[in-house]
Order: sequence, then C-alpha cells, then structure tokens
Amino acid sequence: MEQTIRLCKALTAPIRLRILALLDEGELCVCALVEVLAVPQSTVSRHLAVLKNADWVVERRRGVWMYYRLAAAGPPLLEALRRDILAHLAGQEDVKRDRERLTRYHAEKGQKACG
Amino acid sequence: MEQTIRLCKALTAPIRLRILALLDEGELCVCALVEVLAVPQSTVSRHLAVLKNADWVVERRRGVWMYYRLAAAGPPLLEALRRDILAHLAGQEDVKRDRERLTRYHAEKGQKACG
DNA sequence: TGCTTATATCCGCTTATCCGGATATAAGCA
DNA sequence: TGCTTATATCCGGATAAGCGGATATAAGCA
Repeated sequence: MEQTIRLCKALTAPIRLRILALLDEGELCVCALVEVLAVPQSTVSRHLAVLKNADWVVERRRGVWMYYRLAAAGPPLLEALRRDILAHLAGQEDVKRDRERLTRYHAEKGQKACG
Repeated sequence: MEQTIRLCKALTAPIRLRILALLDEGELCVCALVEVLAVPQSTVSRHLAVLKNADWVVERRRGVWMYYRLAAAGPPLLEALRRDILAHLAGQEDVKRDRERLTRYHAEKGQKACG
C-alpha cells in the first residue's frame, strides 16, 4: 500500500513526468536535464531525489557527474506502471518538445565534458 | 499530462486505494463504505469526490442513496492503471481485511434499506 | 408541509509539498 | 593544499491537501 502510494506520488508533478519521459530515451546526467528542462538545478536535483526514493530511477556516479536512468527492474507494479505511463507520455506534445530539445542538446554535446 | 497527474494524484491516499479495491467487488452505496472503512461520513464523501473528479468512479442516485462504482470505460491510460493497481491491491493484507468486512456487511445487509 | 435519513459541502485547523536562492558536499585537477 | 565545477541539501515562505464536526442539500414519507 505504502509502496503503491510512493510510486504514484512520484508521478504527481509535471516536471517529474517530463524527467521520466526523457530518461526513457536513455541515461542522462543532471546538467543535461537542467539544460533541457530549463529549470534551476536545485529543482531538478530535488525532483530526482523524489524519483529515486520511489525507485523510479537509479543513479550512477562517474567522476563529478551523476547519471540517472530508469530503474531497469523492480516490483511488478512498478514495471506495469512504467510501461503504461511512458507509453502514454510518449504521445504528449510537451514531451515531444522536451525530446527535441534533448536531441539538440545531444548534438551540441560534443563540446561538453559530461558527454 | 494534467490527466495523468489527476489520475495519479487520486491514488495517493490509502483510503482512496481501499475504496477502489472495495468497488472492484461491485457497486456500493456511501453508507456501506462508511461502515466498512470505519471513518467519518464526511471523509468518505470527500474522497469519493476526488475519485469522481479524476474519473476513477461514477455515481448513480437511487432514492436517497448514492451508489458508486468503478468507471466502466475511459481513456486507455485509466484502464491500464486500473488493471495494474487493482491487481496489485488484491494481494494486500489491509485490502483483504476490508473485503472480509464487506462480506460481513453484505451478509447483514438484509436488514438495511439500501440493499 | 414538516420530519427523517443519506450524502455533500463548509470551515477552521493542521500537515505536507513545492519553490529557488543560498550553502554544503564531493570529485578532479593544478 | 586550494580552486573549480557538478550535484545535493538547507531554509523560509507560499500553496495545496487532509481532517472531521457542523451545517446544507436532497429525497422519501407521514
């Protein structure tokens, strides 16, 4: 029950849904999310912490950079929700916009250290 | 996006999950929920309003009684979430307890007008 | 009409969540 | 060691959500 609620609570902020949709394209470091989402770094970090606590994402350190990605496996409920939610988000206009910005970011990424 | 959030927000309170799990057994009137859940009537009513606004449930008036049931059909996301969530809730101890109480309630219901 | 019962809404209060600038931590490098 | 950069956490203030007793609404019946 608490697990269900934790999972669902993590899905109740637009920015967190946008983060999940971006991570669905692959692992990203915090600075990429800050740039693509265009919100303060502390905000991104805080929302990532929520997603991590709810087991939606896992992190990995590489030098100074923290990389986040969708949790590969987990309890059945999480996997079912992930499938449904991401499929639904994929059709959203705002998500498409974010993904275009991410593509652009990746294109320019050659100059960035965290690539 | 707002739809996703509304759907998920409705799932962030234990009592609302318990209500959904009970309604999964079939339509119920408010007084049944009040008795089975053992919380104040205003609380049940308020949470039912949240579930209704999020399109999780629909209501039907019959005389003085309001009957609530799970929304039969809806957007694909809602149906997918319903399947996942209810399947997961069915295994929970608290949900089983509630359902036992509901069975007992139904057994005694012969004497109740709202049956 | 007036009375009773079921349900919804109101209200004051408490508690949780969110925001983002400021600050702390942690790693890499000179 | 000290400096720089990336990220996390803190903090004070704003907004939202929740609670449940009290009250309003709505239907049925005498």
